[in-house]
Amino acid sequence: MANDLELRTLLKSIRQIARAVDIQSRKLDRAWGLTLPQLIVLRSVGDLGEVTSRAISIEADLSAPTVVGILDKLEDKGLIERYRSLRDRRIVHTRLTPVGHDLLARAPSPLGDDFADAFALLSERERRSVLKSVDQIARMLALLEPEGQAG
Amino acid sequence: MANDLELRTLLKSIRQIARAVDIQSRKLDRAWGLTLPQLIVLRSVGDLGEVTSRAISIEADLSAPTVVGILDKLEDKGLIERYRSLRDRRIVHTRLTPVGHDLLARAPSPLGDDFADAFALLSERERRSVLKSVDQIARMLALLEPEGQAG
DNA sequence: GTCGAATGATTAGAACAATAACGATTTGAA
DNA sequence: TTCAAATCGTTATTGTTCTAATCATTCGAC
Repeated sequence: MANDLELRTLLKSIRQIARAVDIQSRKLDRAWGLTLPQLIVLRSVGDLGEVTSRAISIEADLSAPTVVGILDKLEDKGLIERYRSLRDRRIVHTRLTPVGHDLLARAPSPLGDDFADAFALLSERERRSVLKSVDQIARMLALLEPEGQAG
Repeated sequence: MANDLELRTLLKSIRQIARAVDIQSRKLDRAWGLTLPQLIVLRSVGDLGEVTSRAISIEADLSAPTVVGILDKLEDKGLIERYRSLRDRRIVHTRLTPVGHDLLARAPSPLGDDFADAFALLSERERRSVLKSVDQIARMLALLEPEGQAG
C-alpha cells in the first residue's frame, strides 16, 4: 500500500515541524524571555482587547488550564493584568500592561524572522498551496476530536 | 502586509495540528497504553532492528534524552529490551521483545484510523500537494536550527 | 428565597520534550 | 602507559500541555 508510506512520510514531517517549533520556542525564550505559547497568548490579548480566558483559549487553540498557566507567567512578568468582571464575578478579564504593549510591538515573528523571510521568498502560488495543505491537515485532524462525531 | 496575515494563519494551522496530534496521542494512550511518541519509537525499533539509541533519535526526530525516557517506559512495559554492546560498552542496543513485536503488529495508524481513512480519500494530486507543502515547511523550519547558520 | 444545574476559572497530576550537566568508555597522542 | 578529547547514554531541570477534579458564581425552576 502506497498509502502507508505516505502516512509515515506525513507523520515524520509533522513531527519535524513540531520539534522545530519547540526548539524555536526555547530560542525565543532565551532571547526575549517569552516562549512561543506565551507570545501567542500575549498577541491574542493584544488583538482581542479586554478579553476573557475562554476567548483566549479559543483564539490560541489551547485548553483553558493551559491558558491560565500562561497568563500566570505573563502576569508574573508584568506584561498583562487580570481583574474580575463586576457584572459576572466568574469571569476574569485580561489586558495588556504598558510594558506588555511595548514588548508586543517589538516582538519578532513567532516562528523566527528567518523563517518569515524564507516564507516571503516563496511565490504566491507556493504560499497559497502551503497554506491550503496545512489547513487541510489541521481540519482533517480536528474532525477526530469531538467524541461521537459520527452521525 | 499580506505576509503577516499569512504567517499568522500558518502558525494557527500548525498549532491546531500540534494540538490535535497531542490529543490523539492521549487517546492512543488510553486505548492502547502507548502514547504517540512511544509508538513511533517502538516502530523505529521494529524497522531498524537491533538499533542504537542514537539511531532512534535521528529516525524519530527526538532528542537523545527524550528517546532514553521513552525507552525506559517501553522497557517497563516489557515491549523492548536493551543490552550493552560487547564491542563498545558505551553503546546500548535496543530490540523488540515478542510482546512488543506482537503489539506493533496490531497497533493502529499513529494519527488514528479515521485520519488515515480521510487521507486515503484525497485524490492523488491532493495527497502529493499536502506531502510536498508539509515537507517544505519542515525543511524551512529545520534550516533555522543550527546556531550561527548565517554565512 | 432556595436548591440544583450550568458556566468560568483554577488547581492537581501525568506525560513529552528540550538544554545543560554528568558519568562511563573508547580513541589517539605523547 | 597515561592523559586529553570525543562519543554514547543518562540524569537534572524547566516548560508546555492535556484530562480530571475543584471552587465560585450565576441562572432557572419551584
